[in-house]
Amino acid sequence: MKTKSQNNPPVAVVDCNNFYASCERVFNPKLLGKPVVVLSNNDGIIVALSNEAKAVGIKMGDPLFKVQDLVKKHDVNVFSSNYVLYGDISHRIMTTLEQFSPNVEIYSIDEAFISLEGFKRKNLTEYCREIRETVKKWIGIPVSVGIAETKTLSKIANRIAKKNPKYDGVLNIYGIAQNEIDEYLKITDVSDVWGVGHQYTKLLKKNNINTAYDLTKANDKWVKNNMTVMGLRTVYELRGIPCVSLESAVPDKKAIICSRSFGRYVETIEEIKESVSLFTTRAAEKMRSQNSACRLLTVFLRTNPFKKTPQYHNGVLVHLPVPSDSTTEMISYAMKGVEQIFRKGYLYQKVGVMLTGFEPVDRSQLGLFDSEDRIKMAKVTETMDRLNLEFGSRTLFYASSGIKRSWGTKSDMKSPQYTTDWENLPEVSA
DNA sequence: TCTGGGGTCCTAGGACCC
DNA sequence: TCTGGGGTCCTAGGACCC
Repeated sequence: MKTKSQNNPPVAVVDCNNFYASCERVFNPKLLGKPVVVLSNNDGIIVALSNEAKAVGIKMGDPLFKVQDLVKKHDVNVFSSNYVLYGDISHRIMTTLEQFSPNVEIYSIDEAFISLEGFKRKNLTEYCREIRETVKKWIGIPVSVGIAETKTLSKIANRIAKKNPKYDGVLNIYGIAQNEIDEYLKITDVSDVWGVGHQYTKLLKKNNINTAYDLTKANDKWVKNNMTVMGLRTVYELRGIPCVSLESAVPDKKAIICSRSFGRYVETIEEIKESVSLFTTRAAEKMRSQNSACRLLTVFLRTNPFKKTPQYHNGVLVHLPVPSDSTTEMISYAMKGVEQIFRKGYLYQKVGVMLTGFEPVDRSQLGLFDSEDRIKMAKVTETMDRLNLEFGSRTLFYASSGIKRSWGTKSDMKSPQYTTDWENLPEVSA
């Protein structure tokens, strides 16, 4: 049985408020105080909203077409997602955080855990206020900070700091009395605990576990049986026992996926092949950037499960005879995969490629064990990667990926790439 | 007309081996 | 009559995260 120790170092989670919506505002101050929403790929669902948009009743995950009335009525500003912009702003924020702690874990595009080992409780709050103000001043993005003894508790503090204006964006529950922590846990619904999703919420509520506090009192054995060791870890963390450590080194990916919904339905194998070829190219680029080669490639496709038209979904796992990082070679296997699973007569909505079974690439060995051909392929690939990096990802591409790509993703309301494209530098008015 | 994309971890169960 | 048991590897599926 694990017990709580006295001196866990404080951990803070810094989380950007309504990140994508806030990014759109950075270069467009007219949007301040106005409702803003940002759409997923293909302009499908809402993935980020400003507080004003939440206030008129729009929710995360709503399909755009279902909230069109609200959008019109309240004059909501709608944007297609602009990942290049968000990624660049994210990078600036993370760099800023690294000036405040030597130990930063970039957890997602809009969130980081930072270790504040060595700080006294009293100074922690002030320090985190300074972080918050610096990010706002330098980058223009509002963030909230939660500080606690474990990551899971820091997420709870963060959430309360964000929701309740009286905390002004920073809540520090590190080192306070247990009965005070309990008060915060009692006002946190169990569904808002990090690690508790839809399914577990249903199960927990059925068993009369309604708040984060209730969950700390749950029976360990029951939790492990019903929620695996992951669930048990969450319970310990809520009790103040750290089980999830801070990981500042970025681990290599164990899987790389590239998949997309089409901008319209696709019926022909030729167009499916074009898209799979393009997605294989993208996935292979990502894989090479971490110097991996893969043994396994999965191709999958599916119709639209929301439609009443005939449904079909399938995937195939292709084993490569030799681990490969060559786009040319991977495309040829992916095409064989498509031929295996494609069926005529369906309206396809989405396809994707997943790479797994990674091994480190060691080019020096290529010549020893493999044909001359492979070395040549590697050179072509390297050249393409370099040119595409330098001149943009569409400089050189495989003809098999299609040229017109009329099946491509919809993105009709995209903001300019203010920070990464000279053509789009914002104008300064005198 | 219109419902995202990219990841992680854990577990059960089958195949295979001795 | 009676059909082991333990270990490992792999995969599919289900849960979660943002």
